[in-house]
Amino acid sequence: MAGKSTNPNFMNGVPELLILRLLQQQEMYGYEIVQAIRSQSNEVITVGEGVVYPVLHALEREKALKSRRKTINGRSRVYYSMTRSGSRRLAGLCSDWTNLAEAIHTMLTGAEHIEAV
Amino acid sequence: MAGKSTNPNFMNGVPELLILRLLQQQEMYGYEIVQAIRSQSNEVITVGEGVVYPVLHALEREKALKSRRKTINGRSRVYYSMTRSGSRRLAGLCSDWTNLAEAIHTMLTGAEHIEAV
DNA sequence: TGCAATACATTGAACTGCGAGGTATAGTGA
DNA sequence: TCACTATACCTCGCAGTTCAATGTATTGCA
Repeated sequence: MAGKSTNPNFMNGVPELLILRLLQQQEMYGYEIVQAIRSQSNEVITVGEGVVYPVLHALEREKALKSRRKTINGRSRVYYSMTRSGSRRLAGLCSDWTNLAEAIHTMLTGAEHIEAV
Repeated sequence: MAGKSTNPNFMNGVPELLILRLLQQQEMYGYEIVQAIRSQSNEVITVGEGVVYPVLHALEREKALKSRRKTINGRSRVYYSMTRSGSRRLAGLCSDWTNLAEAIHTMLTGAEHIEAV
C-alpha cells in the first residue's frame, strides 16, 4: 500500500475509511451508517446511500466485512461487522490518511521559510 | 463554495489547493511546481505534469492566476502568480480542507464514547 | 552524436462519488 | 381505509478528477 507508483488517487476512499472506522466500533447497517457519518461529523460530511451501499458490497466481496440479516419489528436489516482482514485494511487506510493530511497541513501552514537558492 | 448540496466532491481539488498555496509564496512555473510539491511534502505527495498544467490553465482562465513568459538561458518558462481573486479562492479552499480534515480526524480518533441509545 | 534533464502540453482511460430513481414495509394521522 | 412519512434496501448513469503515456523542443554534457 506504500509502494504504488504515485498516489493512489489522493484521497479517494474516504467514505470507505469512515465506514470501516464506524464498523470497528460496532455492528451497523447501511441506513444507520449514512446517518452516523452525518451526525458524528457535525454535518460536515454527508455521504448518500448511493455511496454507502456500493462500498459495503465491495468490502464484503473482498472479505473485509461480513454481514448477517436481522429482522427487527418486521423490518429487515443487513448488519455488517469487520473481519480481521477489514481491520488490517482500516489500519492501512488510516495511516495513509494521516500521512497525507500531515503533509498537506505542513505545506499549508509551515513554510514561511521560502527558499535559500 | 460552501453552500453546495452536500460535499463538493469531498477532497477533490487538493492539487489545486497545493498549487495555489505555493504560488502565494512566490512566482513559479509548472515544472518547478511539480517538483516543489514532491519535495516539500517529503515525497508523500506526487502530482504529475498531467495534473499540474491543466490546473494552471484552468485557474488562469478563471483569473485566479496570471502568467508571464520569461526566457532564461534560452529556455522559455511560463511563470504564474496569484491574483486577488486567487487569494480569495485559496482562503476558501483552505478553510474547506481544514474543516474536512478536522471532521475526519475526530471520527478516527475520538469516539470511544460509542453510544448511549 | 547521443543521452539526460528541463520545460511545455495534450490525450484517453480509469476511477470515484453523487444524485436520481426504484422497491418494499411500518407507523401515524385524517 | 387511505395517504404520507420514515425506514431500509438497491442500482444506474453522469460528471468531474487524476493518472500514465506520449509528444515536442531546447540545453548541457560526455
